[in-house]
Amino acid sequence: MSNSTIVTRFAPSPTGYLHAGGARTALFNWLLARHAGGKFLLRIEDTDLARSTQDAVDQLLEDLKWLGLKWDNAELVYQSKRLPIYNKLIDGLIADGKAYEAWESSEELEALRTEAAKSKKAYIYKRRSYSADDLNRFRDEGRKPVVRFAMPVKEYRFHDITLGKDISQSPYEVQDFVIRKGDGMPTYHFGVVVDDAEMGVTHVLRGLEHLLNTVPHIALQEALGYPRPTYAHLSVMLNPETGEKLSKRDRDRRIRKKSQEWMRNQKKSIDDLAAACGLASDRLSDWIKTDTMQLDLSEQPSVMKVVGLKEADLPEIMIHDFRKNGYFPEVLNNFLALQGWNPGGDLEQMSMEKMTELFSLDRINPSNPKFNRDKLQSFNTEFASTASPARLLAGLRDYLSVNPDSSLHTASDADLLKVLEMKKGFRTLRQVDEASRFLFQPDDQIAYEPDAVEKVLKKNDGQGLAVLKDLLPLLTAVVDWKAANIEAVVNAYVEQTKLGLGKVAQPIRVAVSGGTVSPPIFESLELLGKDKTLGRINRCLM
RNA sequence: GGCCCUGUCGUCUAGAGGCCUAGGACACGGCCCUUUCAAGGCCGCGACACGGGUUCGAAUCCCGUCAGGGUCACCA
Repeated sequence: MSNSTIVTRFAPSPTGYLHAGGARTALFNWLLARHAGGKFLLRIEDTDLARSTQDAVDQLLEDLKWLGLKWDNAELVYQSKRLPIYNKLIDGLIADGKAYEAWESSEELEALRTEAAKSKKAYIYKRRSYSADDLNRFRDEGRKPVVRFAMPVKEYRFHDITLGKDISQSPYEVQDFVIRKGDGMPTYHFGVVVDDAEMGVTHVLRGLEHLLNTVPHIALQEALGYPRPTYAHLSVMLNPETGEKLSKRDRDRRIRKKSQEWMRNQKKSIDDLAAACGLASDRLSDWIKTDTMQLDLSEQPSVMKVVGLKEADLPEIMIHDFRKNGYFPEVLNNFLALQGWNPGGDLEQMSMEKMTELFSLDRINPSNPKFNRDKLQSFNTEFASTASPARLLAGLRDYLSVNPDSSLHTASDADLLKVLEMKKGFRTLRQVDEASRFLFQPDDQIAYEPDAVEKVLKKNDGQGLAVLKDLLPLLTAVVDWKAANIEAVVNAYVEQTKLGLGKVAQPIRVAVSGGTVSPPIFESLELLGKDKTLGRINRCLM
C-alpha cells in the first residue's frame, strides 16, 4: 500500500437503523474509496453508553449490507473497546499540560449558559483554578471530573473541498472542550481524531453539521502530532415539509399530527386513543403534547392502525423504510448520490459501477437539498422496467423478507414472476404486493369495497350482477383455463351483448379482487385458477 | 441571539465571463394509447432572490440586503 492510497471511513454511532443522511455519507465515502482504489473502513462510535446497543449495531450493518456498501476492515472497530488507548493519550496530554481536569457540574455549566443566553452571547468556557479546599469538597460530593483539552488560543484555518475554500475561526471563539467524560469515556471529538489517525484515514467526508467541529479536531491533531486529513463536508438533507434537517423524528411527527386530527374529527379524548391502541394513557398523553418525545418503534403500529395511517403514508427516513416500501438498493444509492453530487451534464441514472467510475470530490454541491421522493419513485420505476426477471424476483423476495405480513409469502417463485410480469410498470414492490394480494388471499379475506360494489355491481338494477350471472356458465365451460381462452369467451359475450368490455371486465374485477383496480384481468384470472374465480363470482351472486 | 454555511424552474440539478431568447430529470397540465390502475409516447407550463458595482459583455467575479439552513452538550 503506497502512502498516496485514499482511505475513507464511515463512523456512525449505533442508535438504530441507518437513516438516509447517514447512508449518503457512507455512500460518498465508499464511492471515493472505490473510485480511487483505496479503502473504505467502518468504525462504530459507541462512546455514548446510554444510547448504544448491539441491536442498533446489527441494524446498521444490515442496512449497509443491503445497500451494498461493503467495508474493507475485516474486524469492526468499536470505540468502546479502545479505552486504554484513549486514556494513555489523554494522560499524556495532561502530563504535558495540554489538558486538565475540570470539576464543574452539568448544572453549573447549564446555569452559566443560560446566563450567557440572557445577554445574547454564546457561552465560552473559561478555565478555572481550584483551591485544595474546592477539590476536597468536590471529591467529598462524589463529583467526577471531566478532562478538557487546553486549546491554544489562535486563529484556526482549514480547507474544505466541497465548499472549495478555507474556513477559519477567530481566536475569540476558541474554548477548551471536553475530551474525557465523567464516566471515563472519550468524547466524540477525541475518539474521531485518534481513530482517524490510527486507521490511516486520509479523507473525511461528513455532514455539514460537523463543519465547525473541525476546529477542535485540527487542534487535537496538532497537539498529538497527527497529520491532517482532507476534509469535505456534505450538505444536510432537508425535510421538504418542514425545511429542517431530515430526521428520524419526522415519522413520529406525522403520526402525532394524524392522531391529533383523529381525536378532533372523531371527538375522542386521549384516553379513548390510548384504550384503542392498548397503550398507557399517561404515556400517550405526554407524547401527544410534546414534540420532543417519540413513540417506540414497537408502539407506533398500534397507534397508526387506530388513526388510519399506513406504512406507506409515513415519510421514509431510514434505509429500512425504503426497503420495506419496495425500493431497490441500487436505485436508492443512485438517488442519494444525486442529493449533492452529479457527474455533470445530463446523466442521472447510473449503476453503482458508473457512479464509482465518475465520482469526484470537486463535483459535490454545498447547498442543502430538500429530500423529495417523487424522483426516487420514478427512478425505481425505470429501473424495474429494465431489470431482469431474476433481479426483480430477488428484489421481491427481499421485500417479503422485511414484510412478514404480506400474503404473497405463500406464492411460488413461478407465481411471483407472473405477478411481476403482470404488474410491469410498477413503481415500488409494495405496489406489486398490494395489487396482487387478492390472488393469494383465502376467499374469506377478500375485502369488498362498498363503493366498488355499489358502482360496479348494484347500480342500474344490478347490471353488474346480471353480467356475472350470464358469465358464470360461460366461464364454467372453459376447459383449458388460460388467459387467452378466458378472454375469448368474455369477448364473445361482449360482442353478443354489445355492452363494451369495461361493463363486463369491471364486475369480474370487483368479484375476484374486491375493488376496481387490479392487474390485467384475464392473466389475473388464470393465476387465480378456475375454482377460485368461479367461487368468488358465486359468492357475489348469493 | 453569536458564529458558520448556502441561495438557477415547485423539487434535484447543468452552467467555471460571451456557447444561455438558461439545458436535463422529477412533479404538474394537455393530448394519444387503454378492460381498471399504472407504465409508455408526444406537446406544454416553469427559474438565474433583490440592489449596487467590476467589465465591451455577468446566472457566472466583488460588496450589501434579504431569505433558508447548520451549530453553539460530560450526543455524536
